[in-house]
Amino acid sequence: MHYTRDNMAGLLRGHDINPTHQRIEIAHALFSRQEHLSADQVMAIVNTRHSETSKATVYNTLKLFLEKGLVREVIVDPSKVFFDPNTTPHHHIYEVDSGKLSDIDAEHVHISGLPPLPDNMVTEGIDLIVRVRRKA
Amino acid sequence: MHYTRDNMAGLLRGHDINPTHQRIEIAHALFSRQEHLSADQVMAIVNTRHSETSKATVYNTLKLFLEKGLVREVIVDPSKVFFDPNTTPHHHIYEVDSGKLSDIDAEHVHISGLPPLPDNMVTEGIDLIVRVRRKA
DNA sequence: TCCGGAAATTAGACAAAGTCCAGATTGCTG
DNA sequence: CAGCAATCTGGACTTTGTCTAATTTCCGGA
Ligand SMILES: [Mn+2]
Ligand SMILES: [Mn+2]
Ligand SMILES: [Zn+2]
Ligand SMILES: [Zn+2]
Repeated sequence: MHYTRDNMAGLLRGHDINPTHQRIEIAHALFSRQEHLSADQVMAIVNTRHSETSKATVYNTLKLFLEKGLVREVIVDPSKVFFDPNTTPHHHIYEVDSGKLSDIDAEHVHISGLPPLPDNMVTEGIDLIVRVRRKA
Repeated sequence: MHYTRDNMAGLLRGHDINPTHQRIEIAHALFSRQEHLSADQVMAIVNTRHSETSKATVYNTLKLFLEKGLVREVIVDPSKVFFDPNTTPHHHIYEVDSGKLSDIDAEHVHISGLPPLPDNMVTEGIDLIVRVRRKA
Protein backbone atom coordinates (compact mmCIF):
# COMPACT_ATOMS: atom_id res chain seq x y z
CA MET A 1 0.00 0.00 0.00
CA HIS A 2 1.33 3.42 -1.04
CA TYR A 3 0.59 6.41 1.12
CA THR A 4 0.36 9.28 -1.29
CA ARG A 5 -0.78 12.77 -0.42
CA ASP A 6 -3.90 12.01 -2.43
CA ASN A 7 -5.11 9.13 -0.34
CA MET A 8 -4.26 10.97 2.89
CA ALA A 9 -7.41 13.04 2.39
CA GLY A 10 -9.55 9.91 2.42
CA LEU A 11 -7.72 8.54 5.44
CA LEU A 12 -8.35 11.77 7.33
CA ARG A 13 -12.02 11.89 6.35
CA GLY A 14 -12.38 8.30 7.48
CA HIS A 15 -11.28 9.45 10.91
CA ASP A 16 -13.58 12.41 11.00
CA ILE A 17 -10.84 14.90 10.33
CA ASN A 18 -11.30 17.73 7.89
CA PRO A 19 -8.41 17.34 5.44
CA THR A 20 -6.57 20.62 5.14
CA HIS A 21 -3.27 21.18 3.38
CA GLN A 22 -1.30 21.14 6.64
CA ARG A 23 -3.06 18.06 7.98
CA ILE A 24 -2.40 16.20 4.77
CA GLU A 25 1.28 17.07 4.90
CA ILE A 26 1.60 15.97 8.50
CA ALA A 27 -0.27 12.73 7.92
CA HIS A 28 1.84 12.12 4.84
CA ALA A 29 5.04 12.61 6.85
CA LEU A 30 3.97 9.91 9.28
CA PHE A 31 2.25 7.42 7.03
CA SER A 32 4.58 7.48 4.03
CA ARG A 33 7.49 6.72 6.35
CA GLN A 34 5.71 4.39 8.75
CA GLU A 35 8.12 5.56 11.41
CA HIS A 36 7.92 6.88 14.95
CA LEU A 37 8.38 10.63 14.75
CA SER A 38 8.61 13.37 17.35
CA ALA A 39 6.78 16.65 16.88
CA ASP A 40 10.10 18.25 16.08
CA GLN A 41 10.86 15.72 13.38
CA VAL A 42 7.41 16.17 11.86
CA MET A 43 8.00 19.91 11.90
CA ALA A 44 11.32 19.52 10.09
CA ILE A 45 9.93 17.15 7.46
CA VAL A 46 6.91 19.24 6.70
CA ASN A 47 8.98 22.39 6.31
CA THR A 48 11.91 21.02 4.29
CA ARG A 49 11.19 22.71 0.98
CA HIS A 50 9.94 25.97 2.39
CA SER A 51 8.39 26.92 5.70
CA GLU A 52 4.68 26.35 5.47
CA THR A 53 3.40 24.91 8.74
CA SER A 54 3.76 26.55 12.12
CA LYS A 55 4.82 24.89 15.33
CA ALA A 56 1.39 25.52 16.84
CA THR A 57 -0.29 23.73 13.96
CA VAL A 58 2.06 20.76 14.15
CA TYR A 59 1.32 20.29 17.84
CA ASN A 60 -2.42 20.94 17.45
CA THR A 61 -2.65 18.55 14.54
CA LEU A 62 -0.76 15.74 16.21
CA LYS A 63 -3.02 16.08 19.23
CA LEU A 64 -6.06 16.01 16.97
CA PHE A 65 -4.79 12.88 15.20
CA LEU A 66 -4.29 11.31 18.61
CA GLU A 67 -7.82 12.11 19.79
CA LYS A 68 -9.29 10.80 16.57
CA GLY A 69 -7.32 7.57 16.87
CA LEU A 70 -5.33 8.12 13.70
CA VAL A 71 -2.00 7.86 15.46
CA ARG A 72 -0.72 6.58 18.76
CA GLU A 73 1.60 8.13 21.30
CA VAL A 74 4.72 6.31 22.44
CA ILE A 75 6.35 7.47 25.65
CA VAL A 76 9.81 6.02 26.01
CA ASP A 77 12.13 8.98 26.00
CA PRO A 78 11.83 11.44 28.87
CA SER A 79 12.65 14.33 26.57
CA LYS A 80 10.12 13.88 23.79
CA VAL A 81 6.97 12.07 22.74
CA PHE A 82 6.90 9.90 19.63
CA PHE A 83 3.90 9.63 17.34
CA ASP A 84 3.22 6.28 15.78
CA PRO A 85 1.17 5.80 12.61
CA ASN A 86 0.77 2.14 13.50
CA THR A 87 -2.35 1.86 15.66
CA THR A 88 -2.63 -1.91 15.61
CA PRO A 89 -1.79 -3.46 18.99
CA HIS A 90 1.97 -3.78 19.12
CA HIS A 91 4.94 -3.29 21.39
CA HIS A 92 8.28 -1.53 21.17
CA ILE A 93 12.00 -2.04 21.32
CA TYR A 94 13.93 1.03 22.34
CA GLU A 95 17.66 1.32 21.82
CA VAL A 96 18.66 3.54 24.69
CA ASP A 97 21.94 4.74 23.17
CA SER A 98 20.78 5.62 19.69
CA GLY A 99 17.17 6.42 20.51
CA LYS A 100 16.04 4.02 17.78
CA LEU A 101 12.49 2.83 18.27
CA SER A 102 11.06 -0.20 16.49
CA ASP A 103 7.91 -2.28 16.56
CA ILE A 104 7.24 -5.71 17.96
CA ASP A 105 4.18 -7.39 16.56
CA ALA A 106 1.79 -8.15 19.42
CA GLU A 107 0.58 -11.29 17.62
CA HIS A 108 2.94 -13.74 19.29
CA VAL A 109 3.52 -11.91 22.54
CA HIS A 110 1.51 -13.11 25.51
CA ILE A 111 1.24 -11.39 28.82
CA SER A 112 -0.31 -13.37 31.65
CA GLY A 113 -0.78 -13.04 35.37
CA LEU A 114 -1.71 -9.38 35.50
CA PRO A 115 -3.77 -8.66 38.60
CA PRO A 116 -7.48 -7.87 38.12
CA LEU A 117 -8.40 -4.21 37.94
CA PRO A 118 -10.77 -2.52 40.38
CA ASP A 119 -14.35 -2.62 39.05
CA ASN A 120 -14.50 1.06 38.19
CA MET A 121 -11.42 0.94 35.99
CA VAL A 122 -10.88 -0.02 32.36
CA THR A 123 -7.67 -0.74 30.57
CA GLU A 124 -6.91 1.86 27.97
CA GLY A 125 -3.83 0.08 26.69
CA ILE A 126 -0.84 -1.98 27.65
CA ASP A 127 2.55 -0.62 26.74
CA LEU A 128 5.41 -3.05 26.65
CA ILE A 129 8.82 -1.54 26.06
CA VAL A 130 11.96 -3.60 25.76
CA ARG A 131 14.89 -1.35 26.52
CA VAL A 132 18.06 -2.60 24.87
CA ARG A 133 21.60 -1.42 24.39
CA ARG A 134 24.72 -2.43 22.48
CA LYS A 135 26.68 -5.20 24.15
CA ALA A 136 29.85 -3.88 25.87
CA MET B 1 11.43 -2.08 57.81
CA HIS B 2 11.59 1.60 58.82
CA TYR B 3 13.47 4.03 56.63
CA THR B 4 14.86 6.59 59.04
CA ARG B 5 17.33 9.30 58.13
CA ASP B 6 19.86 7.35 60.16
CA ASN B 7 19.77 4.21 58.11
CA MET B 8 19.77 6.18 54.85
CA ALA B 9 23.49 6.76 55.35
CA GLY B 10 24.16 3.03 55.38
CA LEU B 11 21.92 2.49 52.38
CA LEU B 12 23.83 5.15 50.45
CA ARG B 13 27.23 3.77 51.43
CA GLY B 14 26.06 0.32 50.35
CA HIS B 15 25.53 1.77 46.91
CA ASP B 16 28.86 3.52 46.81
CA ILE B 17 27.38 6.93 47.43
CA ASN B 18 28.98 9.33 49.84
CA PRO B 19 26.19 10.20 52.28
CA THR B 20 25.86 13.96 52.52
CA HIS B 21 23.08 15.87 54.26
CA GLN B 22 21.27 16.61 50.97
CA ARG B 23 21.60 13.06 49.69
CA ILE B 24 20.24 11.68 52.93
CA GLU B 25 17.24 14.00 52.76
CA ILE B 26 16.50 13.08 49.16
CA ALA B 27 16.86 9.35 49.80
CA HIS B 28 14.68 9.72 52.86
CA ALA B 29 11.98 11.46 50.81
CA LEU B 30 11.84 8.52 48.42
CA PHE B 31 12.38 5.55 50.73
CA SER B 32 10.28 6.63 53.70
CA ARG B 33 7.32 7.10 51.37
CA GLN B 34 7.98 4.20 49.02
CA GLU B 35 6.26 6.23 46.33
CA HIS B 36 7.00 7.29 42.78
CA LEU B 37 8.11 10.91 42.93
CA SER B 38 9.03 13.45 40.28
CA ALA B 39 12.05 15.71 40.71
CA ASP B 40 9.68 18.54 41.47
CA GLN B 41 7.95 16.60 44.20
CA VAL B 42 11.27 15.61 45.74
CA MET B 43 12.29 19.25 45.64
CA ALA B 44 9.10 20.29 47.44
CA ILE B 45 9.37 17.61 50.11
CA VAL B 46 12.99 18.27 50.87
CA ASN B 47 12.43 22.00 51.21
CA THR B 48 9.19 21.99 53.22
CA ARG B 49 10.55 23.26 56.51
CA HIS B 50 13.05 25.69 55.08
CA SER B 51 14.88 25.88 51.77
CA GLU B 52 17.99 23.79 52.05
CA THR B 53 18.57 21.92 48.81
CA SER B 54 18.93 23.53 45.42
CA LYS B 55 17.27 22.42 42.21
CA ALA B 56 20.65 21.54 40.72
CA THR B 57 21.42 19.27 43.64
CA VAL B 58 18.05 17.54 43.46
CA TYR B 59 18.55 16.75 39.77
CA ASN B 60 22.21 15.81 40.20
CA THR B 61 21.43 13.57 43.13
CA LEU B 62 18.55 11.78 41.47
CA LYS B 63 20.75 11.11 38.46
CA LEU B 64 23.49 9.82 40.74
CA PHE B 65 21.04 7.52 42.53
CA LEU B 66 19.95 6.25 39.14
CA GLU B 67 23.49 5.51 37.98
CA LYS B 68 24.28 3.73 41.21
CA GLY B 69 21.15 1.62 40.95
CA LEU B 70 19.58 2.99 44.11
CA VAL B 71 16.44 4.10 42.33
CA ARG B 72 14.75 3.43 39.03
CA GLU B 73 13.26 5.76 36.46
CA VAL B 74 9.68 5.34 35.31
CA ILE B 75 8.67 7.00 32.07
CA VAL B 76 4.91 7.08 31.71
CA ASP B 77 3.99 10.73 31.66
CA PRO B 78 5.20 12.83 28.75
CA SER B 79 5.72 15.81 31.00
CA LYS B 80 7.84 14.40 33.81
CA VAL B 81 9.98 11.51 34.92
CA PHE B 82 9.17 9.56 38.06
CA PHE B 83 11.79 8.12 40.38
CA ASP B 84 11.04 4.80 41.98
CA PRO B 85 12.70 3.58 45.18
CA ASN B 86 11.57 0.05 44.34
CA THR B 87 14.29 -1.51 42.22
CA THR B 88 13.01 -5.06 42.33
CA PRO B 89 11.61 -6.17 38.96
CA HIS B 90 8.06 -4.93 38.80
CA HIS B 91 5.56 -3.33 36.49
CA HIS B 92 3.23 -0.36 36.68
CA ILE B 93 -0.37 0.69 36.50
CA TYR B 94 -0.88 4.25 35.41
CA GLU B 95 -4.18 6.05 35.91
CA VAL B 96 -4.19 8.43 33.00
CA ASP B 97 -6.71 10.87 34.48
CA SER B 98 -5.29 11.29 37.95
CA GLY B 99 -1.66 10.53 37.14
CA LYS B 100 -1.60 7.93 39.91
CA LEU B 101 1.15 5.38 39.46
CA SER B 102 1.24 2.07 41.31
CA ASP B 103 3.26 -1.11 41.29
CA ILE B 104 2.47 -4.54 39.95
CA ASP B 105 4.59 -7.29 41.38
CA ALA B 106 6.47 -9.01 38.56
CA GLU B 107 6.31 -12.33 40.39
CA HIS B 108 3.17 -13.67 38.75
CA VAL B 109 3.39 -11.80 35.46
CA HIS B 110 4.74 -13.75 32.53
CA ILE B 111 5.68 -12.32 29.19
CA SER B 112 6.30 -14.80 26.41
CA GLY B 113 6.83 -14.73 22.68
CA LEU B 114 9.16 -11.77 22.49
CA PRO B 115 11.32 -11.98 19.37
CA PRO B 116 15.03 -12.75 19.85
CA LEU B 117 17.36 -9.77 19.96
CA PRO B 118 20.19 -9.23 17.50
CA ASP B 119 23.44 -10.76 18.82
CA ASN B 120 25.07 -7.45 19.63
CA MET B 121 22.22 -6.26 21.83
CA VAL B 122 21.36 -6.89 25.47
CA THR B 123 18.13 -6.19 27.27
CA GLU B 124 18.50 -3.48 29.84
CA GLY B 125 14.98 -3.83 31.14
CA ILE B 126 11.40 -4.53 30.21
CA ASP B 127 8.84 -1.91 31.11
CA LEU B 128 5.25 -2.97 31.21
CA ILE B 129 2.74 -0.22 31.78
CA VAL B 130 -0.97 -0.82 32.07
CA ARG B 131 -2.74 2.41 31.27
CA VAL B 132 -6.14 2.56 32.92
CA ARG B 133 -8.89 5.08 33.35
CA ARG B 134 -12.13 5.46 35.27
CA LYS B 135 -15.04 3.71 33.64
CA ALA B 136 -17.41 6.13 31.86
C1' DT C 1 45.15 23.47 64.62
C1' DC C 2 46.06 25.04 60.05
C1' DC C 3 46.43 24.25 55.06
C1' DG C 4 45.30 22.54 50.49
C1' DG C 5 42.83 20.08 47.39
C1' DA C 6 38.91 17.26 46.09
C1' DA C 7 34.08 16.64 46.33
C1' DA C 8 29.74 18.65 46.71
C1' DT C 9 26.47 22.37 46.50
C1' DT C 10 24.61 26.61 44.76
C1' DA C 11 22.24 30.51 42.06
C1' DG C 12 20.88 31.58 38.14
C1' DA C 13 21.43 31.63 33.09
C1' DC C 14 20.15 28.72 29.53
C1' DA C 15 17.81 25.15 26.41
C1' DA C 16 14.13 22.31 24.63
C1' DA C 17 9.44 20.65 24.48
C1' DG C 18 5.09 21.99 24.61
C1' DT C 19 0.95 25.36 25.49
C1' DC C 20 -1.74 29.35 24.78
C1' DC C 21 -3.82 33.33 22.72
C1' DA C 22 -5.36 37.06 19.94
C1' DG C 23 -5.32 38.20 15.35
C1' DA C 24 -5.12 36.80 10.34
C1' DT C 25 -6.45 33.53 6.67
C1' DT C 26 -9.19 30.18 4.48
C1' DG C 27 -13.14 28.15 2.69
C1' DC C 28 -17.64 27.70 2.57
C1' DT C 29 -22.73 29.13 1.80
C1' DG C 30 -26.30 32.35 1.05
C1' DC D 1 -19.73 39.47 -2.80
C1' DA D 2 -20.68 39.25 2.53
C1' DG D 3 -20.83 36.69 6.60
C1' DC D 4 -19.29 33.11 9.46
C1' DA D 5 -16.97 29.13 11.29
C1' DA D 6 -12.92 26.57 11.11
C1' DT D 7 -8.20 26.73 10.78
C1' DC D 8 -3.67 28.58 11.00
C1' DT D 9 -0.11 31.71 12.68
C1' DG D 10 3.76 34.23 15.30
C1' DG D 11 5.31 34.80 19.33
C1' DA D 12 4.94 35.09 24.29
C1' DC D 13 4.88 32.02 27.94
C1' DT D 14 5.52 27.76 31.06
C1' DT D 15 7.73 23.70 32.59
C1' DT D 16 11.24 20.36 32.95
C1' DG D 17 15.71 19.76 32.92
C1' DT D 18 20.89 21.13 32.01
C1' DC D 19 25.06 23.73 32.57
C1' DT D 20 28.60 26.58 34.60
C1' DA D 21 31.42 29.29 37.38
C1' DA D 22 31.79 30.47 42.02
C1' DT D 23 31.37 29.00 46.80
C1' DT D 24 31.16 25.82 50.56
C1' DT D 25 32.16 21.54 52.85
C1' DC D 26 34.94 17.80 53.95
C1' DC D 27 39.04 15.44 55.10
C1' DG D 28 43.88 14.03 55.45
C1' DG D 29 48.53 15.48 56.28
C1' DA D 30 51.97 18.77 58.27
MN1 LIG E 1 3.23 21.82 0.32
MN1 LIG F 1 17.52 19.11 57.26
ZN1 LIG G 1 5.12 1.49 17.01
ZN1 LIG H 1 7.36 1.19 40.81
